[in-house]
Amino acid sequence: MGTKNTELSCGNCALSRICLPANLSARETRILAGAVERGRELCTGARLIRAGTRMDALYVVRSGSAKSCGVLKDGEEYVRAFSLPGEVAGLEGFANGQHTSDLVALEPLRYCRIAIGRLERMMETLPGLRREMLRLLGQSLEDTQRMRIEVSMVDARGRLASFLVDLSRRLERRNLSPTHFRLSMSRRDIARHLGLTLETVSRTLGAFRHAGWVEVKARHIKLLRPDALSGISLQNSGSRALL
Amino acid sequence: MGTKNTELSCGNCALSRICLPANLSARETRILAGAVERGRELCTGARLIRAGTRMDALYVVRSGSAKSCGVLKDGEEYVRAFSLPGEVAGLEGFANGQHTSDLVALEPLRYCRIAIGRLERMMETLPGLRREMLRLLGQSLEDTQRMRIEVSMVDARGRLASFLVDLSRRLERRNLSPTHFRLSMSRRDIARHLGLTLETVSRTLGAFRHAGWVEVKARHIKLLRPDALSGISLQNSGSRALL
DNA sequence: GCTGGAATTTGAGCCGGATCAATCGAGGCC
DNA sequence: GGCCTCGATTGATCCGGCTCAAATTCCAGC
Repeated sequence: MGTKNTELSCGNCALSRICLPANLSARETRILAGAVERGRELCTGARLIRAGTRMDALYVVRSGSAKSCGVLKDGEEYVRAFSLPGEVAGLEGFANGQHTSDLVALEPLRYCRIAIGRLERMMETLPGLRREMLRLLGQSLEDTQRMRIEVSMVDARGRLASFLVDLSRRLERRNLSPTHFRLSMSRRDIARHLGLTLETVSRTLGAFRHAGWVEVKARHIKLLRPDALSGISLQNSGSRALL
Repeated sequence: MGTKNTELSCGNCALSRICLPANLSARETRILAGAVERGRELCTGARLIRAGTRMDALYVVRSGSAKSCGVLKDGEEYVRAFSLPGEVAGLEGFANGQHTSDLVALEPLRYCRIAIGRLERMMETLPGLRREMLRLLGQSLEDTQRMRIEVSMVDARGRLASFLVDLSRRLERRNLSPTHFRLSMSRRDIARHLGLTLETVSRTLGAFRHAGWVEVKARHIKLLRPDALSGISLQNSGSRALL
């Protein structure tokens, strides 16, 4: 497992600027890196987290992407969130030490793992890590609350526009093209995530295409008028968000 | 401000079993209590937190209730959450040190205040407090994620049923009647919270009344068939939740 | 108790998105 | 390359909840 841990260490990871250690000191990052295990590559559809199991670690996507999802009692699948490289998954497990949703790879996935026990022990001595964990949880909470409002008060066009703009921003943060990217999730996953049907997602995407705002070829998408998309989404394009 | 702090201390507060110190040791509770300031009573409509301001404290509702709300860029009001006695508000401010929504009293409100600086300092030496803060944030995240799915995939009846069942459970935890209580928020607030219109909330409540599931007189409500309400909500009545 | 304004209830009609259904296209496998 | 299967698109119809509108109830202030 841990062969040549130095070359895998957080310090020289391409994601270090956007990952957990982003705001830690060099010393803190070094200590954290010692607790980070690297998982082997999972293939599409594999479950990294299983609902109902004990939460014994946090996971960070290293490459690829995943959806956190589950099944409602009526049998409908739901999709809570998508995880991109550098993003931490499984935080809601802090609630009672159990995971409540699955985390499923949408494409071949590499990840890092931080055992909860070690994380909590490190929090005792690393003030930066304490602050970062609070920030991380606070940010997830803020994002989820904002999305909750959005999903409940905005129409299909607005939701899909927001989704695309959000994806674009998250890709931009990790130095990938914010305007030309691949949707690793199916239309059905997007629909389940936004509280729509796949038909509506497809139709709305079609409407954006006809309006000349995007170019869609299967799962590849190019944002031609990101400004127009931000315009109908709830987030303010520039300045600080009103929501 | 801090006159006779002992009689107000967390240790002998009626809410201590459900509030922040619920899982702390006696020693930890004592130390935490030293950092808790008690605010004076606010009247209905007063703002305890203002969006855009620096997050310098966490707030705990001591008596009364509040809504965390704001205005969308189209002028529509949204309601992120309601806060009941014993519940901590303002956690999403950890995201970037700023509050993003207002916290407005729905009725005369008493509260406690814990300065962030002192909280962070105490987290260094109190492992129970660290664990409790993670649990609290994790729980908020989990709850919000569940509601996000609910609001996006469940119809008006299911949403309102869930809302009532949730309220009932939260009241039960603080030893208030889970079946006969007062709705401190307006129909409009409920609607904004659930992503409905006030007319739909009113009509659906009427439907529950005709079905003999509830008794509604203005803002007083009595749950006659909580089992029926849980049945159409997403949460499983017994055992562990599927969602 | 009376009165005015706000909150709530109730009604009628409409619309966005769901549902049902059929076709089209893309990627994987041989 | 060609087949085959799943995903995506497009079309037609339906319905839950929204909108607009009116009546009623609640509550605060006098």
